[in-house]
Amino acid sequence: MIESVKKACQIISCFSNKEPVLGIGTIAEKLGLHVSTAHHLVRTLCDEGVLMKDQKKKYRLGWRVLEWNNHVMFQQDVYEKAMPLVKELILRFKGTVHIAMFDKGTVVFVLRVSSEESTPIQTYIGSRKPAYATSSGKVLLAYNSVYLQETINRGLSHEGPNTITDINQLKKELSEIRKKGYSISNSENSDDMYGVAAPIFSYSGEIIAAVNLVGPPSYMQGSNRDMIIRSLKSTAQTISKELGYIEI
Amino acid sequence: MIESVKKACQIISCFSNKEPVLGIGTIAEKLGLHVSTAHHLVRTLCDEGVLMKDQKKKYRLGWRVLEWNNHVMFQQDVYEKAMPLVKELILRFKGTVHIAMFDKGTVVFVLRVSSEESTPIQTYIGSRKPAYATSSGKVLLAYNSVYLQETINRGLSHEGPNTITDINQLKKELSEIRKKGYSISNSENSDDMYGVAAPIFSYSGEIIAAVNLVGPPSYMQGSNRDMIIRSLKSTAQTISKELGYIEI
DNA sequence: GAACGACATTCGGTATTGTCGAACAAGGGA
DNA sequence: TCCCTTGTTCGACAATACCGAATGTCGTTC
Repeated sequence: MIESVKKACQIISCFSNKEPVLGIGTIAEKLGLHVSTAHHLVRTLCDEGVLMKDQKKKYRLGWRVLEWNNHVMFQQDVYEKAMPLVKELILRFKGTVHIAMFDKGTVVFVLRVSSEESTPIQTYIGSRKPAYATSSGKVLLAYNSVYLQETINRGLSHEGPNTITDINQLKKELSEIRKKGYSISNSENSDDMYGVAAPIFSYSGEIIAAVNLVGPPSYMQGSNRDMIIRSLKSTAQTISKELGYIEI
Repeated sequence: MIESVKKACQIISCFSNKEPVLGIGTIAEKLGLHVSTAHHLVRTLCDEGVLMKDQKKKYRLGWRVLEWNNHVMFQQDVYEKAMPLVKELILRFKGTVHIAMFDKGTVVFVLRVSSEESTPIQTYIGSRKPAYATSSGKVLLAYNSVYLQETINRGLSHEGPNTITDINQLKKELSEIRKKGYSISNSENSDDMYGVAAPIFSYSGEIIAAVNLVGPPSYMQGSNRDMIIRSLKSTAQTISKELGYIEI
């Protein structure tokens, strides 16, 4: 492990929506580095365009990050295949649609589309939630035992009113999900949000992502509940097929 | 300058749309590093989530980049203020709208919105073009002499049919742009594209970005040319005001 | 307007740490 | 099954990142 690279990554991660602009001192303090060391790293990152100087004293994230990001987007096959289908879902059911992938015990949202009329929810592209407390996370856990083990090792904590914190209960639910082919999360990570998710499989038959639709419980549990689930499963299947998955 | 950090940045930049997946050997060769060294760096970047292993042997960009990107987006005040106004422009005039900023002799497109019917053009968020060969670049040069000097130092080369390659001619045009308050680029960087750009100023009166609208010359030079220019200037002014700029 | 303070920036010696070369392991093709 | 390619690990050396202090720069206060 190369220390300076790790530190550099940590420095980049210091910048956030809340603190878009930081001084050397603040950075050094946040990471427990000597100002001098922090300065060296920041200077290098500036030189590479990852950070940039803001009005002579403060630093902010730079253009290089935008460049990199574009390459992530295009790279994920899922992204390209899924976009048109996701837009269709939004047109039909409003709400917010995510595509999520598993990473280190959490789900990462790699795609997020909201209809104008949707109730706003606290997610954005690149943000994470505990896997066991989201509909998409539970689908991912249901179809991949390595993911499940990793999640269990990290422990289950209360995230919302209905979070599952018992391992056996979780395992039971996951086997249910495998039977039904979709998962549901009702206020498990945030109050008053209802999510439905279905699995996306790669050509090799492994689960690689999940599509989910989130909205207010009143709407999601209403008369069109079954239709939502059918559409979501069908969307997930279509994406899987486009990725080369052959249904058995 | 910290060498390993620079190398790490270069490794991340190796990944592109064309080559989203790379092996250690390829990376090492591209950068002239020893495989062992490359491996150490890659391993560290994986650990940080910047890269990820793909099916046991190859590497691709990871989630961390998505996270970082989101912070760049939100951080740029310009982005948030400008979006609704840019969408209005698109509705009225079709074509493609960019917001561009200056960096190291080039313009970087930090925002890009296209109407469905627009002629496709080769730009994307995070991509660059020489400043002197684009409408947005010329506006940025016109209002900031430091940018101009930096651009001149790097030299002017032929980018398209009408690229300005003479320094004096460029300076003359820039002074014209300052008088008129907008700039025009007619097939200066790519054949058959016509762009109009207007300056965005910060609260301190410095130019910080440019809005531009690009489309086919036939449409842009037609009867609505003047209206396009007026709208674009007005959009730029509104954004500037929202950023705290006080018009004199 | 001058002096202070807070902060970024620079500099040099020391020890950590990244680098290189080679050996080992794994995977795929013949 | 063997060989060849490619990724991964190991150990020793030398480079280089780190620390501490000194210097520079800006903004604020009296």
